[in-house]
Amino acid sequence: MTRQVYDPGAYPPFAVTVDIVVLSVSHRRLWVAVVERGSPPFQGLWSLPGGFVEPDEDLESAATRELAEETGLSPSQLEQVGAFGAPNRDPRMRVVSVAYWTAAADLTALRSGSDAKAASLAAVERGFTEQLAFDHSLILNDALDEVREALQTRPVATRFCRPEFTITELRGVYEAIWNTNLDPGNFHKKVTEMPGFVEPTSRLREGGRGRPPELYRAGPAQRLDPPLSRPD
Amino acid sequence: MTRQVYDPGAYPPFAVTVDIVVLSVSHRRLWVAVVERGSPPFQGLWSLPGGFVEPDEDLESAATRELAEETGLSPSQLEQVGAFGAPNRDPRMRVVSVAYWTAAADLTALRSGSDAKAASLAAVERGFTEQLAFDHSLILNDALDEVREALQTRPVATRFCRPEFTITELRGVYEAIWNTNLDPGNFHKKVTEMPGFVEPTSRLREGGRGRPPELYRAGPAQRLDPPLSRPD
DNA sequence: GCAAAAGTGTTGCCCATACACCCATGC
DNA sequence: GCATGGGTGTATGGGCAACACTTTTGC
Repeated sequence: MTRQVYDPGAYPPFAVTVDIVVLSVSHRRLWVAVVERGSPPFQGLWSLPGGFVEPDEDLESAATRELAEETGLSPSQLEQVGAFGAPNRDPRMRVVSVAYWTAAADLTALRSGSDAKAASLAAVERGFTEQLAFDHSLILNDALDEVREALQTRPVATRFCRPEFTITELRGVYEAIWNTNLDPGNFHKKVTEMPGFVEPTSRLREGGRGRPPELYRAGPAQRLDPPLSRPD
Repeated sequence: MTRQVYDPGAYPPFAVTVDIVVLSVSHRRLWVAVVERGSPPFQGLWSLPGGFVEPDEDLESAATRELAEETGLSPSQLEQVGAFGAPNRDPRMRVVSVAYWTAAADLTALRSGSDAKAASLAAVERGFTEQLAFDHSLILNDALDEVREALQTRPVATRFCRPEFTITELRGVYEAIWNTNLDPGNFHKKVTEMPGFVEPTSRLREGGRGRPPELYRAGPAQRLDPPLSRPD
């Protein structure tokens, strides 16, 4: 990157970081990837994976890189939650963090990162989210609000599923993130009749109890119209 | 703000700015506040109002301050659009900008700022938005997408109106921002029957042609349920 | 056969739209 | 009266929730 010369004192210097909210659904619950902090501040506490943006690095690339370094994950799509820049959010220096969220279908790939931080999954439940380092509880809650909204109008639920999934698995994503129960029959109709949301593969998943369910894959739709409404 | 000592070379230094998308509806059209750039880069082009965040300043406070300095406006509520940080978005240095949007009811207060930049209103129309400095076209389009969404589920339309307004004026906000025509009768019922959206003042606006309309003020609702659906 | 899970059909209600109609003013 | 804009009433149709019912497996 080529730059013109400029006076380094002409603007106040900030550090810029990225933090990533990696969400996953399994065992009918919602989980978030966290790493243990190995050094002060907040040493020993859990935090969201993240780190400094390099001088010539795109924000989203930085998020992808930090996520791979700290958790071994390479998720498909990152979506920005927003910028968090309260003057005292980091006691060491002035830091503005740009937060992203992403969905992971399969978190067996989660491992501790190259810098020896312990990576783990935490259940997203009341009480837990208040124990994160920095303002990461705030970031997580903002991300959750966005995801809950996004499930209504955009086909993001399929990102929580493996490439081929059953309608019941898809419903489980909604139920875990919305913390509700949905009518299986009505959900099945609504989702399969929504143009472009899911596509049939004409294959079945064998091995479970009961009638073997059909397998679907994500369709090309960018919007869900009409939106799936969240029950009260 | 008290800080521990730290090595200034331990993280890459960034500049952090804020940019503000001030939107307003008048004469059945949507307008955005812009300022003329008085110095390079992009000298002479229009840009969104904005500027550097001070070392101990909250991001939203910085947006409020810059807006007052450059346009004389003091809008009620700022909402974050997101962070924009492509490595080459500013040719001088690495800058991450945090963008906000806000609504203004009455832009007669718009004036050129203390630093002698010309402040003006630009009609939001196809073609115009491509001529802004930096990546401000991108920021504006993201803000517009957010506002169009927000109109459906949150009572943000009243922020575009003066403290007392008519239902027709409120409908004009929706029509200008969505670029559609809404049925006056159905809109009136939907809006007045939505709990907490608008409250009657039992006063009338005199002076126009036709039957004098009733005046309303914004109600306490935080969400519009069910959402106002945008026509195709 | 029985239980369990997947998927389909049916019914009734709610509500949004389309549009006709009435109201209150200026001229 | 007539035009203009504000506001209300009404009927029809589509969609969604509730829930009964059928299908297909394991045991």
